[in-house]
Amino acid sequence: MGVTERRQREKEAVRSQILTAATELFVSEGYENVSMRKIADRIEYAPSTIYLYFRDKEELFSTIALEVFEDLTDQLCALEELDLPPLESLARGLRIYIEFGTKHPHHYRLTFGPMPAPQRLGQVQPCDTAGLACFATLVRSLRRCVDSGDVVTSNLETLAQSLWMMLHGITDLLIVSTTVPNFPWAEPDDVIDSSIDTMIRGISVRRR
Amino acid sequence: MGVTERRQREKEAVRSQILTAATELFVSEGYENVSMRKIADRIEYAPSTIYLYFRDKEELFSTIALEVFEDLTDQLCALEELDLPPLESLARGLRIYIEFGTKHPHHYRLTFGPMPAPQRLGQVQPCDTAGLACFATLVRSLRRCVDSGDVVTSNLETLAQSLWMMLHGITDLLIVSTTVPNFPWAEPDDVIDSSIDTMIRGISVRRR
DNA sequence: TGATTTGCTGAACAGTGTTCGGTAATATCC
DNA sequence: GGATATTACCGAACACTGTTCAGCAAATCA
Repeated sequence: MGVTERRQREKEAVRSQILTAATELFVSEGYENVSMRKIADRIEYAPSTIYLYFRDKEELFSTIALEVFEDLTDQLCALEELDLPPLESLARGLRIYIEFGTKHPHHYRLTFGPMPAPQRLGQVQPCDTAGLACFATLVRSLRRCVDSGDVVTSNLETLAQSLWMMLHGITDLLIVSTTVPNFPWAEPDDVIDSSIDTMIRGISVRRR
Repeated sequence: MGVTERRQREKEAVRSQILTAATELFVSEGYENVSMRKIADRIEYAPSTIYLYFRDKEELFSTIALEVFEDLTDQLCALEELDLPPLESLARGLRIYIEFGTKHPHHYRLTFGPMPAPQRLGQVQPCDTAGLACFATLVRSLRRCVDSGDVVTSNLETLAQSLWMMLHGITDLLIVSTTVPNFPWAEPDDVIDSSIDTMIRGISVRRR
């Protein structure tokens, strides 16, 4: 008597309606400018209904962000499969990261977004694990470079974090640059090329 | 009959009362968690009074941020006076930037903060000029490196922006790391050293 | 058919940034 | 000194936010 299963499906349908409506709004308007009422309006439910599916606005967003970031990790894992030369593979990974961020500006910025409210400070967010998985691919890629002798470092983990932080800065400011036209920004592609070049040169051993 | 001057002084006093109260609150609580009412309470004025001195909450904050950033520019200009070897001077400047950001986390993050509301997108913010002045010191420092032959680049402006973006990423994530303890962050000082080293190595010519 | 669970709603709460009409004290002018 | 104008400020209100909760229909089960 598959009635409970149908009910299950219906609930799932509403849930994904909420998610797609929220995604569209978040992407086009940005987190701050999207209210629960706007999301509810779009799917023709009462605002309070959303709270039957998500604890609060933040959980709703981080559910979306999570899916997007699993996408990035997938892309980086696919790159690993190609088995390119270590340094080249690393450089390609850096580029994928940056382009991913600029393609999903709101998701990206939200994940590294506003300071968490003090009361929620110690909690493990679902995004944390996704972020860790993503960071792990960078560590693996860098380790391959060390193994092949292209990179020498006293602390691989620290170096990986340095690279990631730089990567984040490039991504973040490229996003900012699209909304702040008063600054004499350089050509994005040039900046990306220049940055990746600097990073790779900065970590690779010097052969004469 | 210096009565108008006394009035002037009194107005100025109220204005700076607002600024110091707001600064304290913003620094300790963060922009989002500080309301105009809280600021007004602290100085024992009505919330609406603040609007006689500042157009809105954002202008109030950016006035504060502006002062802080002039501080940074001053520090970087003082560094120039020292006339250190170009590459060393550059490295010192990078470090000053990072440490400045981690010392004023809220001001820093707010300046590169949330996506501006669409309606305010094209306006020139007061911070923009301060940011430009700050960026200009980086360009000058880098140019000295090029002049001395320590750095070769086909586009100085682009390279400077790359460096700045990386710098921003390091600063930004160091700030984030203090509020997200669930990630296995490396030692901040190690990350800073490693990053600056990578950046300097990445841009400097290779001598054998 | 009657009882129970389910999914959803509408109203309400406490908070936000911001506006505006009014007021009381001060300074200016005759 | 007294009338007038200016000034600095306040309180109430508006429109909005995220969130909660008692209650209500409809679908399910017995």
